[in-house]
Amino acid sequence: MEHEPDVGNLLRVVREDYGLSQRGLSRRCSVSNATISQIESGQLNPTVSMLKRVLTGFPMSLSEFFTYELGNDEQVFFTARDMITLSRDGVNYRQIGGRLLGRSIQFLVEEYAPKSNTGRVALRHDGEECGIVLEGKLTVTVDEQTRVLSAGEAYYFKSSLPHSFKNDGEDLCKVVSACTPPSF
Amino acid sequence: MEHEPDVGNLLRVVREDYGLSQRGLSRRCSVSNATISQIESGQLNPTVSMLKRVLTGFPMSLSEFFTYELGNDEQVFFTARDMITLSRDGVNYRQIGGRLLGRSIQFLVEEYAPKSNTGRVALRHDGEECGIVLEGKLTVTVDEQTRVLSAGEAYYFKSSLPHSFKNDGEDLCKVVSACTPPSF
DNA sequence: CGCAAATGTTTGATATAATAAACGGCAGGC
DNA sequence: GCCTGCCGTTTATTATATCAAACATTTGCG
Repeated sequence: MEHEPDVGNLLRVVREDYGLSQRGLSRRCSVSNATISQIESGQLNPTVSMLKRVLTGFPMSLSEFFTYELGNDEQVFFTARDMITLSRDGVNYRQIGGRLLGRSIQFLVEEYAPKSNTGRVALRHDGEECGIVLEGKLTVTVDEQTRVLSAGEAYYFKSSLPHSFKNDGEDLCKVVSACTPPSF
Repeated sequence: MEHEPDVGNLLRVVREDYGLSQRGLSRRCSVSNATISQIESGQLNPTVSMLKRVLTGFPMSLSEFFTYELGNDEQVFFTARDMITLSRDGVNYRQIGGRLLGRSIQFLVEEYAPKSNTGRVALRHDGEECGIVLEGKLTVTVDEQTRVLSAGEAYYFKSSLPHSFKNDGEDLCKVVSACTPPSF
């Protein structure tokens, strides 16, 4: 359930992934090896600035660190059959990556039936999202801006802005989109 | 240049975005208002666990916090002309979202000329990436696994695994991919 | 005005994070 | 055996994060 391990274990995982010893990392980030040891064993709650300094040894940003993942023995390739299908209000979503708890991108193939939309209440959540239209026409509304996108055109915005999608055309509209973090 | 403000200023921005006062937040997360004040004014480097506790008042995860963004007045829609084009070894990338410093997704439309590839040295970087083949065939190698993907098939893996792409076929191969965080 | 209830800030006591140095274990060489 | 060099952990001291409480403003209301 809790897919965010505590800082100590996460740091240990990252450090070992980088093939560094505690002392090796210590030298690269100018933090005492004792501190690193105690952080990893959970005897010490580092300050944010300390953790930031430790991460310079990789180097890695705080946001990268906290989105770092463990399990690497997962499915990599997906046929159309492997994709999870969701449906809502005439909009069809095929999701790549199976159950994506703990993943940082939600990658969707979306099909908007003619005259379908994502509901009248504008969506609002964390992260960012973007997409490109492959076929048909998609009407995208973000904050105060509205635009009809045709095949080959795209969008990119912060999901905290209210937004909605609809297909006003007569034909099916096909879109590929990416969204982070997963929030369905 | 530094698009990651320090913790204090970032916390202040987030808190105000949520419409909370220091004391209001204090009550919701069971942290003294003095601590919040000192963190925001930069007089205090919070421990990670303390920051985590503060964020429960929103609520928000550490990874969401550190990827939180400010400027919202950016371009949302992109025509084919707006996309930045990169080329390497017969592979053509069109990037959505303009210059994407500070963005959390790199969204690309890729075209692999017949017999082209991403180089013989396997790529390796942070984050995760995924994509779907629109036309042609793409040979994807991840860690020890190799597979030829056809139109409609997809991949999703952690970019820390060595990986490479190539088009062994006779035809153009068209792919849409997403990658996080940007690392070009 | 005077008082009450908000707000953000500063203070002094105390808990705890960070350091340098010592410790114990495990390898490879001579 | 006895080094030398690496590893991760523990200890005692120093620096600092956290708290409760006092402080200083501002807002609004009778």
